[in-house]
Amino acid sequence: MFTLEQVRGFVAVAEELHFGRAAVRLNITQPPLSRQVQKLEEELGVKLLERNARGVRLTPAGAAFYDDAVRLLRLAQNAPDTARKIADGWSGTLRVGFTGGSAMHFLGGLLTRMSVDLPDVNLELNELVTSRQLKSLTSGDIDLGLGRPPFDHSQFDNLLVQSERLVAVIPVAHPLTHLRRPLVGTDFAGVDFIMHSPSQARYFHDLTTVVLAGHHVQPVHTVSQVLTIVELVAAGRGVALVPESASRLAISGVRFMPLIDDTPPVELHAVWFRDNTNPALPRLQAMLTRHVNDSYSASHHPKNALD
Amino acid sequence: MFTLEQVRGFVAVAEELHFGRAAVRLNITQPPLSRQVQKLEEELGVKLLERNARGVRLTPAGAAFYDDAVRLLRLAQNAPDTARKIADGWSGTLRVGFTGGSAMHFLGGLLTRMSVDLPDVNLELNELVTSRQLKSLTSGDIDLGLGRPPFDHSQFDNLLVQSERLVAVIPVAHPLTHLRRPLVGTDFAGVDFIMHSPSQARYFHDLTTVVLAGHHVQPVHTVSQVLTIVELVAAGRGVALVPESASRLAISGVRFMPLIDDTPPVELHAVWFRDNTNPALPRLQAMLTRHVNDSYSASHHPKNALD
DNA sequence: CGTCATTACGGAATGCGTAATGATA
DNA sequence: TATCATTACGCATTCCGTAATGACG
Repeated sequence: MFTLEQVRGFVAVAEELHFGRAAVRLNITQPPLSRQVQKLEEELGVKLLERNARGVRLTPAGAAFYDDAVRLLRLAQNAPDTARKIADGWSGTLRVGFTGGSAMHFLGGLLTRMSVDLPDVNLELNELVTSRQLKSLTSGDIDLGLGRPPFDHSQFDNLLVQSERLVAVIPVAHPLTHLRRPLVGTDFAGVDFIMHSPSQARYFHDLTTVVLAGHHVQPVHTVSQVLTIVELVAAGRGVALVPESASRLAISGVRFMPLIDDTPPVELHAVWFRDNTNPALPRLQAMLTRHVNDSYSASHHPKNALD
Repeated sequence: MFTLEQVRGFVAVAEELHFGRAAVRLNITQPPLSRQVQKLEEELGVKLLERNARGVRLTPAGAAFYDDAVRLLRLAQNAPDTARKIADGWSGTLRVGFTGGSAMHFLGGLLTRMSVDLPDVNLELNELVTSRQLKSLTSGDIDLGLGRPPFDHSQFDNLLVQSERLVAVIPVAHPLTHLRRPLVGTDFAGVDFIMHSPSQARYFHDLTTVVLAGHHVQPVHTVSQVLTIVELVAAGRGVALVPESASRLAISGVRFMPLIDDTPPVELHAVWFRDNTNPALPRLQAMLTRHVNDSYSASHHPKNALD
């Protein structure tokens, strides 16, 4: 196989049509250049140049090879740059997993910010429940997750990116809607209740359990999707606790009612595998930190880091 | 600059994900391969591979560089082939000059034959009078001409590709049309005559002069294009001598009449500069020779080598 | 301790630069 | 004879293969 040095030599000669000038351009002397081109021709089995005493001409084969040679050199010059850019994290691909419901809202702001701060980093998005996210993080199928606690801190690092209130969603005809104050656990005693799935939506399930704090309710359904829960409430099947952002769902027949202030918030975290080597990941982490700080300081919506 | 050998080494490792197997594939031992990849990484300033005791993984930068590396190797492998094909004359470009009028008919057959015998050779066509063809041949602007004798045999080689009869073209109302025999020079004595331009169509001018052989005619026009001549004849301005193929021109008001058998034929030659180095030229010459022979032996139209 | 990858080292090959030679107008 | 390109030759570098070492389960 021929050498890129030989190709560089040939291209220089083909452009200067003069071994001397070409050698100067390459910062070498003529003899090595002459030999480079000879070797190249020998390697190809093709005469690329027509030499005569006062200069050089390209053969037809030489003219054709020149085109390919230029392409070759351009590729050989650019390839390292793109590799370096990726190694530095300023380019490449990040695969992100996110939970179906309320992470959506956060993703919008994230994508907008990405297109400004990391325009050459491509994002691949996968909707996954938190448990699947964690598995995919360790297996290397995704680089970053947007999910709900808890996380195994021996393997994962995380960053709180969104925090919102938990609210009660209640059919408009329900007696609870007559209360003119934030609700407390006691208010739900004996009420028909739609529970989050303990396997598919463990975080919400546990949160709800904490709020109810032993007050006995009547579980009438166990559901994984927030949207489904709100629809069941609208159908009058019961009452439920959902994140405040669910009130943006345009579903009639329900009322969203606040809970008392000491109710734990619904948190969304960015989470990543500590051993992940994707160079773009630190860039995204830094961007997320900046982004969250910007939102907290500049906006008056401390409940949501990205509003 | 890195080496193609290094790239080959890296690609092998990237595909095998194992230095040992990659080395076997490249017919070298592991240590040189290891050093090749190290040098490449050093050259790029980028870690391409993540080594651990039981194997190798690609870094994101390595995965990106792998794509470029494969492109690079493919290009490096194909470029010599195309160059060789051109050097052998089986590919590339031939620039052909041809005289306006009757060479057209020949060109049709030539192009058809080219598409079968030399499908990868591209033809660039230029309409040029013979004198310009010869200049362009020596300057290298064209590789082959289709023109009329004479040629300077010290510089040019040529091949007769088409030979046709000279005929008289006469207005239908002209007294000469009453003759029921081939015409001779004497028949044109004192007749109004349309002459070919001695500069632009010297060959036809000289041929006509030979046929008339001193019988005095009345030159009423001097014209370079055969088509124009026939149109002038149709307009009754005089009589002229043109190649037989001109009878294919659909112009009414004229009669084409044969001349006696010993009239010199109108010849079309392929002509080329002996110093031309285009490797496709010998291929075309060989094809033309075959083609002319085929036509002479297979057809019953000995007057036109390509009918 | 077995599996890989890397470092150490000696010999062969490659490739530069300087100097000499060849070809051509 | 002047201008280029090529060949000759010596020295430094590069690069292979074999052998030894190191890292990690």
